Amino acid sequence: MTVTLKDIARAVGKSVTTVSSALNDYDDVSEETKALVRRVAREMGYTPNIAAQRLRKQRTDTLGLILPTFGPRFSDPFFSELLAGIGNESSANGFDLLVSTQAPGPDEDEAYRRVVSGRRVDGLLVVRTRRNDPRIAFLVEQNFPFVAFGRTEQDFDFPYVDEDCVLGMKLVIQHLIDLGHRRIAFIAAPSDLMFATYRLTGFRQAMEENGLPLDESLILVGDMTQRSGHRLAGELLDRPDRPTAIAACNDLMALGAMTAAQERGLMVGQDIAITGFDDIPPAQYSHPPLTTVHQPIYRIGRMICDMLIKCINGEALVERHILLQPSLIIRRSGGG
Amino acid sequence: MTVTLKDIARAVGKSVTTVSSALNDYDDVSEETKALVRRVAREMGYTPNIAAQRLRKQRTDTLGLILPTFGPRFSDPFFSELLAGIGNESSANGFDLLVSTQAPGPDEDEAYRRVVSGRRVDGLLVVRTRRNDPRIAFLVEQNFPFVAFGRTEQDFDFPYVDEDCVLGMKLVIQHLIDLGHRRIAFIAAPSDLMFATYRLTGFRQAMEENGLPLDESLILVGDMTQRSGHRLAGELLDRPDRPTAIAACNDLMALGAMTAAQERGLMVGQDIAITGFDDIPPAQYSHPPLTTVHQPIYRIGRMICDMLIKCINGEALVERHILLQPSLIIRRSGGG
DNA sequence: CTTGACACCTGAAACGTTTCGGTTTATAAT
DNA sequence: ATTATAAACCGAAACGTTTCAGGTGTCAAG
Repeated sequence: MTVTLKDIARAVGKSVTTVSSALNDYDDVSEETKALVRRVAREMGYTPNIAAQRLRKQRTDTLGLILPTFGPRFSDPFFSELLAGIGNESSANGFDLLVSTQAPGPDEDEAYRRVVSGRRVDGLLVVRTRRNDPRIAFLVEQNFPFVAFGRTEQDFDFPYVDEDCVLGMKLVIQHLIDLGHRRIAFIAAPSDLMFATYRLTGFRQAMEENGLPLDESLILVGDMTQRSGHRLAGELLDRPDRPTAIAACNDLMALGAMTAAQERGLMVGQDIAITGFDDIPPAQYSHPPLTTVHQPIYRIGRMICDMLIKCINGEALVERHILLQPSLIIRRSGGG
Repeated sequence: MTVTLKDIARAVGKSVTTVSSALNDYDDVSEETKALVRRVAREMGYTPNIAAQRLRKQRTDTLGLILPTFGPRFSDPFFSELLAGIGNESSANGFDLLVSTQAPGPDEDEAYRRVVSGRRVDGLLVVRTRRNDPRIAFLVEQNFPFVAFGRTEQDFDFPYVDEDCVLGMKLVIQHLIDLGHRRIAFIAAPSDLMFATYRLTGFRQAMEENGLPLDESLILVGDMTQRSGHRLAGELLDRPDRPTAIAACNDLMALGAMTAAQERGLMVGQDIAITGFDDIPPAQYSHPPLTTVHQPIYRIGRMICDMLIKCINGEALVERHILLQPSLIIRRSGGG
């Protein structure tokens, strides 16, 4: 029913080898034969069986991406944009993209193992790196091609793209301080996440450099969802000595925080300053629009994908470690 | 370097056949041998080469999903949640998920062709159906297993899950009418999208059933993004005879519309009612929270995935066509 | 007339599984 | 003592490619 090389070979009266060579444009096939084979292949509706190609070539032409999802209501504009970047870049290079969703934990490690040792993919993209990231340790140990979005504290050398989040957060906090804020609260993210650590560091550094006291009770840890930003900001705002500004570790939590402030009758950007980080699309359309730090998410998706494909093809990377410079996006939620 | 059945066979002193049978738990292998083989396989770190399995079994154990993305800033909470549902269900059933991102158009058709005829996947999930959907026509014609999220106007019988959007939209509009609104604007979506058509129909029916005149100038067509909701609502609100309520075809546009209203100093839910559709997570955390129609997106993801796997396995579906009942979620943006 | 070079083509092996159709051995039934 | 049955195992083919190592036949150079 499905047409194979053998069928074409029979149709054109040549060997399977010749047909294969013709289709792969090898130069020991005459031009006429190539033309004939190609025409017949098209007419018969031939498409190569990729399982066979893969088995033979020991390559899958597939990239893997394991998305860290938390619970069923997974909704992260950040990842949809990243996915678009990765998806477009990989398909532009003829690679398939295998996506799997896994919450961090043993199942996630297992997923990496399965994908790597089953040789399901030629390389992996790892996103949202952690301080002590078992995925990276595993991939380095296996010597399996991968590119990360984010760094790690482990002492491995691997290709990555990251944004300088310490600097990014310092930019926002400095902005708030310049606006006169002294009591600034920080809604952090779990400290095992590398970017969360950097952003918290940026916060601490900015406060210190400006000689401001650091009230540890103003640092709360959320889980990066809007819901959690909402809850934690509510808690902060209900205190007798509420902060005058809240800097969130990511936009989603900042958006949740804005709601909490508004529920308490506060004018965001006036009665209270709220800032985010990432510059996801909704940040621009919130009310008021969110002051944040821009990350070129789509472009990062393309970059890591492109780097990975180069690694797989054995090409040298011009830059193995890319640290993007952040830029502050001043909108109205931060006041000023 | 990588360990194959042959290596295990050599190690345990049995044939490749026996090893394979043991690992597949066939019943013509003794229990001792099975145990031995399994232990050795584990010790040697064996994982089957899936390309070989696929070639042999003529199955890929992979599901395909081609996401309709529009432009680089693709950020749709709807799809991330759907993806989580699909991803979790497929991996729970031992299926891989091949994701590709494509804007509708010739490239998209090509992507479907490639995936189907290269037998890269055992079945496809098609989302966001269109009135005249070439993807569905193609898949039906090819007799390729697929399940759709959404219906179509074409006369094909295929398995789908959908929500009754006509009814859903009638529910919201009736709610607005009950609240006393008469001039209700509608921000629609491109009419080739099936769900957009249904929702518009729901709007028209509700107006008609309540004997309200239908001002065609109050129906604007957006592209489902927050940006577009923002722009169109702005346009509506700047008219001398502005509507008292705006019903958007989806939450994202409603969220954008809320911003537009707020920029003009209007209190959403009081000076103007705004409603959405889908109940994506941010709808709950907007300020004010969004009155909308709930769709169990995550669950729908699991359902279509589950149905597809049944189709692939040749099991009969208990229900080939599932039409979910919508439920109105009354929050504050709609007033009342 | 031989030799070498060249263009074009091909058989067979290999990739790692699964599965069909056996065989062998032990045991039970006649 | 023979035959049937069952348990445990195995060889070889097959899935559809790619590629290695040739093999023709033609033609020009020696």
